[in-house]
Amino acid sequence: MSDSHIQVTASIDPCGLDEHPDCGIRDVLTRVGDKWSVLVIVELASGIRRFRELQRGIDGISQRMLTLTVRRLERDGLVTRIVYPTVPAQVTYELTSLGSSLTHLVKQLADWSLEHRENIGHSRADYDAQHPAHEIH
Amino acid sequence: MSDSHIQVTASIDPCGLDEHPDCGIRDVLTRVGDKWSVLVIVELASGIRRFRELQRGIDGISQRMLTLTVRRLERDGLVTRIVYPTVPAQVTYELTSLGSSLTHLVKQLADWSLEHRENIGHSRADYDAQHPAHEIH
DNA sequence: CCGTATCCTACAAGATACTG
DNA sequence: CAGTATCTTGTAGGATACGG
Repeated sequence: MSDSHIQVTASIDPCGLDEHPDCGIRDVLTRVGDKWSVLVIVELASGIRRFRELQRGIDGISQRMLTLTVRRLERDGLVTRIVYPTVPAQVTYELTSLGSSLTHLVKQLADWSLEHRENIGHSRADYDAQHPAHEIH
Repeated sequence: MSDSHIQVTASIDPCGLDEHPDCGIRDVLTRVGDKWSVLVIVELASGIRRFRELQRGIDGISQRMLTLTVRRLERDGLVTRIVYPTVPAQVTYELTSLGSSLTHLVKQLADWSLEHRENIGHSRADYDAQHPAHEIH
């Protein structure tokens, strides 16, 4: 019945995720999945940026959230933060090699979502049409 | 200085993400990034599952959250839900081909996080040691 | 310019009880 | 078994004001 999935199974669960749900993946996924991290990573993939440049490049992000996001990325070793003791202050952000290695995966997710967004959109419309009562987001 | 990033730049932003932040990627990322979706996808990558089987396979998920998660995945066309009119009720869940195509990306994220988890762990420890006052998660 | 400090709200998610 | 229906709570994230 499920023979076609067995190969996938063997490789999708390299760390016994079924028994150990937190082999680190949720950690990464919550980081990648939060509202701004990926956009910051994408922005930094274009090169080194200052704080204001980042904020201008990321539509809608507040100062607070940019600070928090960029600090978490720094803490995880994905981003380097350099403070120049000038007046006024000047701070630059840049992806580390670890951060850069994530951009490839992010790019694939972006490509996937781009490729299937219409598909998903139709699916949602169909579902909503057939389940008028329910409210799901 | 940033010459090494130019190639990445060209491919990381296939849809002008800088100007159009919502080309669909955030949609996908918030789905992938929520607390349970990926674990459900991983579980279903092993084959067809019933509701209870899913819940037993995913440690800590509540009935409510499993229902919500699986409904959203169904709505997005990633999962097929089949209700058998038996008594008691019997419902099965299975990945669609679209859903299966996501498992590959999820697997790569899992591999990445597995490969770099120690790295990240050390980075965090270092950061926390050097910034004793701050509390970042 | 680059943040920190507060305050506030919305929503994700848990706990629990009940139903076809 | 496979859900719904409530109620509650934690926390992510927004708005705003101030500081080095």
